[in-house]
Amino acid sequence: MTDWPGEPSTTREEMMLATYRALCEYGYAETSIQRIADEFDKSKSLLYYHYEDKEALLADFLRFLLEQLRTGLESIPDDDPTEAMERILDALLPAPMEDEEFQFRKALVEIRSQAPYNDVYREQVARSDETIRAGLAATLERGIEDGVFHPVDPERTATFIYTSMVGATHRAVSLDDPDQVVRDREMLDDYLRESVYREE
Amino acid sequence: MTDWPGEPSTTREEMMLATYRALCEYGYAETSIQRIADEFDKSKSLLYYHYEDKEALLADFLRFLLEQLRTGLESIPDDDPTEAMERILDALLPAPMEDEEFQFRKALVEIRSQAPYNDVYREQVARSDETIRAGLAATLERGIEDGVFHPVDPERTATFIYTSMVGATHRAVSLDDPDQVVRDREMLDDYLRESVYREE
DNA sequence: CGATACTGAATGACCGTTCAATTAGTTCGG
DNA sequence: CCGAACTAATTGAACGGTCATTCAGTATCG
Repeated sequence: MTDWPGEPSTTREEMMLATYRALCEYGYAETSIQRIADEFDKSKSLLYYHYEDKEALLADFLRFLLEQLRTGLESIPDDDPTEAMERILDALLPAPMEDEEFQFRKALVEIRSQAPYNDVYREQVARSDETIRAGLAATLERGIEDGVFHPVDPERTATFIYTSMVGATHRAVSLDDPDQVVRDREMLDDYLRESVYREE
Repeated sequence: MTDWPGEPSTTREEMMLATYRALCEYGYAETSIQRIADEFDKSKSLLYYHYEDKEALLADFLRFLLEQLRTGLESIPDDDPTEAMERILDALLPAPMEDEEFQFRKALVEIRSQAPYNDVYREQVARSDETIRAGLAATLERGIEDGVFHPVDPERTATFIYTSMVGATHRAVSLDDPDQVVRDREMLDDYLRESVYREE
């Protein structure tokens, strides 16, 4: 879900792809405008023609990511809540995680770590968090209505699940070990089986 | 537990305190040697007399933090596992979180986000994670032996709890909202009451 | 022809790091 | 006990490099 979709067709998409590549290759902290430009057919100056500054470019990149996230979540059918839950987890906390995906997650964790210092990043992070959390809550609510989930508090449980997902990603990233998410994912599945799903 | 202990008595401690202050004030990404020196009585050059480079200074700072963490954990009495569990959580995921503590957590999250790109940071992060995780596991094991905890898998459960703590911190930090940890802490306590503690 | 897309070279700020020079502290022979 | 010799601690100024950003100018196209 966080890897790249298809060929870029507009200049904006070309810049987004260049940004994506630079982030994967160098991480956020070492991604300079120059390095984004290197992944881009056109020149460095053109980036400044389209964006006021580096922050605006990155902010648009986060906006772009959010669009993709929403599209991805909308594509999950909601008729079977248990199935939907698994689909959301597979999309957002895949275990095992492919190499490029993992590289990109590292950069995303870096960006999230800058969010408290940067209003525009923080706004996008907040929207993205809320999109995921709300998706989980809606699925939980449906499962409870359908009688396939225990009558947990959907909002609080969604928050807890999402927090665990964030923790799993952050921990795997900071240890540079993609396999860490496998174990955390298992524990999360155990929790769902014990406290959310009514039966196996 | 992550705030500052007493007055610095050695030059090393002075440098550690200066680093701590710079990190609290500017965050990791914007903490330059100059800014650490500004929080330091002595000169910028002196930092290079004591440390080979910036990375070595920060690495020693992380080492210093780990020493404090271990001291803090050792001071928790282990006769009552339920009490010990709460003490560990209060120390590492205090809710509510004071302002300075929260500022410092932001910087720590930034440093963790750099760990995948930096061997020496990663080593310290790994040690610190393992110290906490092992402390949780030992407490769980004791509680199970004493019959006050359900017979969960201590290692896996400790990992899950720690992952939730990391997620709670990371999420609160990236939203720049200390109150987020309060809700996550409640959910974690609910989880413990449901799945770990034998009774209220 | 006018506007939009695009370029390469230049600028100034800051950053990590070095170094020659100075001061403070310690050791030790007379 | 004194001061000379030596080591450790400390300093300010300077250097080279990278970075984000600007800008005057060129190409493209409706």
